[in-house]
Amino acid sequence: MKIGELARRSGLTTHTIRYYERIGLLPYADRDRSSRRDYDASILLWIEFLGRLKTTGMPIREMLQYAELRERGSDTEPARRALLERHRERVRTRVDELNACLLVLDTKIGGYAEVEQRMKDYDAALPQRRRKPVGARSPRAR
Amino acid sequence: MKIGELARRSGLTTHTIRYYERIGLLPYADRDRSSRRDYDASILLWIEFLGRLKTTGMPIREMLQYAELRERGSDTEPARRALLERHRERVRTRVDELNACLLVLDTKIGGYAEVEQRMKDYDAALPQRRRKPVGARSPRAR
DNA sequence: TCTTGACTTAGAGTGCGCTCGAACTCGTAA
DNA sequence: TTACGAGTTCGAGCGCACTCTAAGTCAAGA
Repeated sequence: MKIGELARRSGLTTHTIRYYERIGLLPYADRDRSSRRDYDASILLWIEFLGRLKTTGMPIREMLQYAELRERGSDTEPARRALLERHRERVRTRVDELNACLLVLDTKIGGYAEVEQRMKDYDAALPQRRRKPVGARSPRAR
Repeated sequence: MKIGELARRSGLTTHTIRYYERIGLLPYADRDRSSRRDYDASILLWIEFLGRLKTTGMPIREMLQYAELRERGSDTEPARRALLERHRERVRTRVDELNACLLVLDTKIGGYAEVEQRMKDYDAALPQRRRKPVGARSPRAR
C-alpha cells in the first residue's frame, strides 16, 4: 500500500503520515526501489489505536513513549499496561469533569428557557394587543 | 480588587487576565487614578463560567461571541441560549466518544493483564524452580 | 527620601500539532 | 517522448492559547 492509499484508508493526510514517521509515532516504512513508502495493512490497526489515544487527549510525547516501548518488544508489556492505566484514569477524570460542566450548562440553558417562557406567557396574557413580531423587544435600560 | 488578588482568587495569572481583557473575553476593567485595574467581585462568576466553557473545549473565538452577545444586553438571550445548546450537544458527543475509547482501552489493558496472569500461572505451576525475581523474564527473540 | 513591590503597556516568544511549499524523482499512459 | 500524477526530502509557516520580557509608573512603609 502506497502512502496515498494509506492516507485514504486511515483518514490521515500524507503530510501527517510522513510527520508521524519523522517523529517516530509510525515505524520507519519500507521503501520500494524508487524509495516510496510501501505499507503493510497492519499499520492501519496501529494508526487506529493512535487515533483513540489522540481522541482521548494523550499528548504526542506520551504516544511516543508507548510506541517506543512497543518497538522494544514484549518485555515492555507491563510498562505499556501501566502507561495505559494511567491514561485511562485521566480520561475517566476528564469524563467526570465534562459531565459536571454539562450540569452547569443545563442550568444555564434552563435559565434562558425560563425567561423565554415568561415572555411568551406575558404575550399570551395580552390577547387584545397586537402580537409583537418575533425578536422584537421593548427598549430597556442597559 | 486589584489584578493580583483577582489572579489569586480566579486561578488565572495576571498575564492571562490582561490577555483576556485585550481580546475582549473580559470586559475592559475600570482603572483607579493610577490606571490600575480595579475589579468588582462579580467578575469572578464570569471567569468561572468562562472556565467551564474552556474545560469543555470551547475555542476562545466562540467564548468571544458569547461575551459579545452578553455585552449587547438581554435582547441577545435567545442567541446565547442557542450558542450554549450547540455547545452542549458537542460536549455530549465528546463524552460519548471518550466513553467509547474507554471501552477500547479497557480491552487493551485487559489483554495485557491476561498475559501477565498467564505468566504468573506459569511460574506458580513450577514450584520446584526458584521463583524469578519480580520483573525478570526469559530472554526472548525480537 | 529611598526602596520595594505590585502594577502598567506593547510586543516578542513558546509549545503543540500539524500543514504547506519548493524543488525534485519516478513510472506509466497517450 | 513527453506530460502527468503520485511520490520524495527538507524546512518553513500556521493557529491556538497563552506566557514572558522590557521598560516604565506609582503608593506606601522604613
